Amino acid sequence: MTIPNRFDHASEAEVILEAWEKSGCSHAEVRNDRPPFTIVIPPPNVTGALHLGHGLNNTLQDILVRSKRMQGFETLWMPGTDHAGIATQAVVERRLKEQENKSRHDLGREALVERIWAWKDQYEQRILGQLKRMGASCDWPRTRFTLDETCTAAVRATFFDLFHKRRIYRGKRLVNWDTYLQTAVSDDEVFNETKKGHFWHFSYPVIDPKPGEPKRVEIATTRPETMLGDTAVAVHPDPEAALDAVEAELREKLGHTVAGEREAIEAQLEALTRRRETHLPTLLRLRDMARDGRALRLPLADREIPLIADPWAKPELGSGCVKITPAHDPNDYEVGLRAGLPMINVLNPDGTMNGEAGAYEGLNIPQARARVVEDLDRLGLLGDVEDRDIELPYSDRSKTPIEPYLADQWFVAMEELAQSAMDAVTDGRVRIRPERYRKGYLDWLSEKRDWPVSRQLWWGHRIPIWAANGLSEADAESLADRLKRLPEFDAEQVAFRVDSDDDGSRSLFVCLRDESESLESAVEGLGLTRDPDVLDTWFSSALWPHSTLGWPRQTEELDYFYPTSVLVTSRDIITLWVARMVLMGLNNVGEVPFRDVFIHPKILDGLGETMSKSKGNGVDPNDVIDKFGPDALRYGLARLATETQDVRMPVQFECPHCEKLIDQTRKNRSLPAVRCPECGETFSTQWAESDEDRAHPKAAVVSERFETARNFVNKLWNAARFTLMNLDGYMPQRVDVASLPLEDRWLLSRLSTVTRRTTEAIEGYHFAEAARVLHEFAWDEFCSFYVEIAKPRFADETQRPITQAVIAHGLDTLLRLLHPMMPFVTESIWGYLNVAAPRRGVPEPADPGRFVMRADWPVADAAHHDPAIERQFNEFQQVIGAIRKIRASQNIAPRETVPVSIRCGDASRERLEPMRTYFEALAGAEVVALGPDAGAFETDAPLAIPAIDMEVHVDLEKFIDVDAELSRLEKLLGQLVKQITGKESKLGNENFVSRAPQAVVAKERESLEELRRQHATVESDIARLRSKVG
RNA sequence: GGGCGAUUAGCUCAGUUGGUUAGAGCGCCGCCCUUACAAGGCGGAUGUCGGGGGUUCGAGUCCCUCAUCGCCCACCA
Repeated sequence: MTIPNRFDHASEAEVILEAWEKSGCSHAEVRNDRPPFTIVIPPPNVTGALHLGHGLNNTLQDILVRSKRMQGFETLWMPGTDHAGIATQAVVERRLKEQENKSRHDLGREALVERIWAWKDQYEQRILGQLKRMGASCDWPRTRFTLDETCTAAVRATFFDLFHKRRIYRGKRLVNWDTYLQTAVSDDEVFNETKKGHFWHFSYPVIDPKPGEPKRVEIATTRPETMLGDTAVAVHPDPEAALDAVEAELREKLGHTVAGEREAIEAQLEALTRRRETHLPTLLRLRDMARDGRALRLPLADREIPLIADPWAKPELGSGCVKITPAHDPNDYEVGLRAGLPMINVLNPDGTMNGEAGAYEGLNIPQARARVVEDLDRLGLLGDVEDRDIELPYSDRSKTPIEPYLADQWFVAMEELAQSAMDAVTDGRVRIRPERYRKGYLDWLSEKRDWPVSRQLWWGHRIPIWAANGLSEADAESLADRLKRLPEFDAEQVAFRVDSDDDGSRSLFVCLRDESESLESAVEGLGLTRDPDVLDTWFSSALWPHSTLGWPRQTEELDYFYPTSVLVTSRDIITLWVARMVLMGLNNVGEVPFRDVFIHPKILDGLGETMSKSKGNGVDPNDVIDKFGPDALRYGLARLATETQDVRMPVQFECPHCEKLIDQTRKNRSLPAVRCPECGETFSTQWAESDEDRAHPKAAVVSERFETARNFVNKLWNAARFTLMNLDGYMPQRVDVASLPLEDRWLLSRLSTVTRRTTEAIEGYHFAEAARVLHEFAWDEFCSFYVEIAKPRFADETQRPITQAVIAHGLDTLLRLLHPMMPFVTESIWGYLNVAAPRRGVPEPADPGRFVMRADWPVADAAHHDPAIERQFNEFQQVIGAIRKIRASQNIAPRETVPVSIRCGDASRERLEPMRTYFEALAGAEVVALGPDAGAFETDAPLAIPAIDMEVHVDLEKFIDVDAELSRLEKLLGQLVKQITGKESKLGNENFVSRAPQAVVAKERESLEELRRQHATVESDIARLRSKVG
């Protein structure tokens, strides 16, 4: 059998993927002869391509899925993608603008949605292609999309149900308005940025001031144009008490603060005292005026607005008075609700001023701001203008400023839903791991804030509500009657209700459960119009575990695969997604969506920053696969998945000219073109825009962290190659384990231990641990010892057959254990092994099956596990180590065989005697004396191994370097003295001896004895060497 | 402001319930292209376990405190 000496992943992976697919290896069916194991994929957004975070997320899922499948579970990994409402629409709109200079309004709703579908088709293919290339063993024919028919039916049914239960209601709410995209964006799609701005002080005249009363009230704002929508000015109802409270808090803080901050606090206290003199009298006055129902004149708008008392006004800040703009500020909105103030919206959806702004109508915000300031100045009402750093909200999607904006929205009432999701975690029906993430989940849910679900977008699930607004009570009732009398009316399909609005008018809302053209047109025939908004993307995501299984239909898949087994995700969407899936699953199916939630780390770049395309530090799994292969990508990621969050992964450019890896820095990662410091050639990056830059070949962004993993893949490949090259004449045979030599029983015992530890690690989501255990076993034990031992045995005709049986079994088990992490290379080797050893196994050979992917997971065979055997083999390993050490210290040429003499007890002699032949292969040594009488050579390099009470002597006649030997021994002696002193003082401590557990004390004593013995040996060795050199 | 986490070798990270001399990979040094593997083999050097205090016979591990970094939530006229 000829096998290349490197695994060619580029050509092999494709072949393997095709074979798996043809054989339906990852397909799951409803079957009642075995339990299911189910994972639903966190559906990636169709916005773009997958990055390394997805790579990690999906690798971990696939490890679970593949190992469970091998364990005999009917394993379903449900794939799919998310329509990602605003993100996707924003991307398509941006392209529309850039490439055709058109807005979505130029195109219209239908045409835009059509464009987004085209985009989705393209990117979905790319994303699914990336997943397949990584080896993700999803059940591909079941692939869902959150906007497809199945998911849509689930969304409609859920909305209908919640509407029916009155858990969906309509209300006004300040939303984060993106004036560029003309939509509301959710809080988590808003980021803050600090900008230089101004803090303007204005005065509003008091209407008919009485003697002694202030003629003007000063307020301050960072957004002057909003004053046109002011409907009150507030002062604190008890400014004195409020100041007292602030002072008390400062004094409390002063009590336990460090010197550095002391001064600042004292200064604040002083300012507070001054303020009592300068501001308090005025504030008290104003408070009284507010109680009297006095009013101010709002300049420019020329409106009368009340002075009100509200605790939102902070007497310790500014003038102590605050303007109230309920339609454009979240806090003012609350004040407005409390005081029953009108809410005046002065903005159009596109960010220009509307008719309410009077003369300012049509201006955009910066223009309006400038004009307002100018006009107030002319009226003499402008006070100080301070420079100030202002934190402004920006839209994550359009990167333009957010304007708070009052709009009608649909809400989901969370009281009961949130409670149900909290209960599911507190009583353990859902387990969150690591456990510390429970707190965030529970805290967030416990606020039970109602969930605003409308989005002013075109891409998404359109809200299935038809409405008629502004009706009188009688009209609303008669309209409802007409609805009920429609021939198409069906109480199972139609829910409706009449709500009253702020202005006292009535609205009729009709919710339709399923898509039905006839019903829709009948409803529209009554004069109702459909709500233009779509639902928050998380609404459909929340249904994912059951919608993908066919709910609301009672499918057999739902019955069999739900609840799913585990959800694997990252921590930033525990609240947005995980919590909502739990409560929706409970509401719709009556059962939690998953038993376990596993939260995995985030991957950061070498500078500790999150990876993202906008920083240029994002790594495409495809680039890693190109360079290192899919198995290296997966194994490399799996070994990072520790309990510690946030893994740093230094990122490099791969120079397309010389293939060298160039570290990314904050500087070079944002350049359009970079000169390679290795070869001097220039390459381009994702930022290249000019033709000149683009002319250079583009560098892939990868991480050298995958080299280790790639090397491991290669190591495994070569261990397999060695095995396969020595399987000529292999005959399956029954193996009598008890009669096997030590080295074979050692291997079997280790296989048993490693199988158990790997299985436990994967089941406990300790992926890095599993990766480490397998790496150590494969490399340091299977390759470094068993393969070396097998060499002389293969050469011996009598030992050859049994060695073949054991090594084939060893490789077989290793392939099965590694398969979930490294599916391709293991599957490839499995194919070769099936040819060379079609039936294999210890003790009884069996048919392994065509694919390792569908092979049985190894069982930790307790009969093979034998700690005594492992200890005995370890004795041999220590002797080998001792000889190697001596050789290295004497610089003995690798191919020189040295004579060794090993002084040991009879029991050890018996064990080592049959192993004599391996000393040559492992340490280049010939054992010339072994046993209690084995002595030193004339020119001797000794090494004592006290732990097993042995002495190893190497005959150095030809090679001895006495100085080197002496310095080695003297160094050793120094270390021993240090340790002995430490132990002696520890054991001399009465407290230790009397209070520590006896076992610990005894162990210390024993170890001290050993050290002393070793010390004596080394001393005599040194003396003997010294006498030699005279 | 509240919460969570991190800080261990030059770099990236392990370190189970406190218990011999704190580990791995990469990098570094020395010797080797030995027929599975130079993407390799053998050997080696490198640590006041962030600072300080405490509990304990014993602390990388438990407690307090400070510092630095990161994330989440809230707030910011």
